[in-house]
Amino acid sequence: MVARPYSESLERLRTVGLRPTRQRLALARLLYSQGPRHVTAEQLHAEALGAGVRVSLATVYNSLHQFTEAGLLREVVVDPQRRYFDTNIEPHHHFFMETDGVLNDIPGRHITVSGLPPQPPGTEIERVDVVVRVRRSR
Amino acid sequence: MVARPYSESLERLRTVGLRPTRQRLALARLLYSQGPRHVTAEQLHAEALGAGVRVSLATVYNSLHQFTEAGLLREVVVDPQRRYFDTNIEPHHHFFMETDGVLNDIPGRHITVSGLPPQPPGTEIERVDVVVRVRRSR
DNA sequence: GTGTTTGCAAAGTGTTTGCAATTTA
DNA sequence: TAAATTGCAAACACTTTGCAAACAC
Repeated sequence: MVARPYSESLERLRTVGLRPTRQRLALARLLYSQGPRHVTAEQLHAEALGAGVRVSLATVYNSLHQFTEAGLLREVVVDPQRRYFDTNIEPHHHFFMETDGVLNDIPGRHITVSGLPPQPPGTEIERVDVVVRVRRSR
Repeated sequence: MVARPYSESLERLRTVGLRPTRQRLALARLLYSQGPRHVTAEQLHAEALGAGVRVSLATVYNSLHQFTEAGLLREVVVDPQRRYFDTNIEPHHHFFMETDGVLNDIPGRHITVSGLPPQPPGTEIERVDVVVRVRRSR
């Protein structure tokens, strides 16, 4: 059974009510047809150009935000300079390799965070992010 | 027994081998004479000016980095746009109020993260950051 | 056709840098 | 007085925006 990335992307966009434009389709295909990924706007833009997809950086930014708002992506905050987007929207956590900026998923059910004190009064917990920062040894 | 913020700051800078200049002393005093704090460069700069300390934003940035490198501060990554610095250098975690950008400490010993898989091969764990993102309810 | 989306270039935000003038030891 | 530090303004990296042209329904 072979994946059908094109129609899957189409489906995905339709489901969340985003018009399946040429650019959004191409970006969705790049994002979702090769397993879980973490990308920055620049990376995805370069990748799109490399794949012969004509799309502007501004549109990549717009699309990443629209996808995120629609629940197709999740933003991961690990670097104060760059915005990372994650195609894995299940609850999970990350290894972050500071040296080369690469993210690795840690499946959500592997990790338990216990002993959390009550959140500040008048607030509700939106989510708990665990980031394990690692460096190349030696 | 009253704190002596001036000489304490002097001590602190001397200990880590940073010349106690007027600007660094003033910034250290602002940072350390009122309990644990989380600041951005802009915030600290505004605060310094408000307190009548003449210091440039560039020097605030430089000092924050020098303090961090010297182990007097720790950077907290919670926002892809801003760099936060934390005067609490003990192992601990954070509540982050996304709406107003305010950080709250969670003492380190309260929290346990269990079930971490082995880190990626060839890397060593530098630290584990837990960020609990909260929003004002209602 | 009508409203949405795109792409460009310009503007914006937060941070860093180069270098002459100043300050510290 | 020699070396470190400061402050300014310019440069920077990344992201967002305004708006006319192109596109989807």
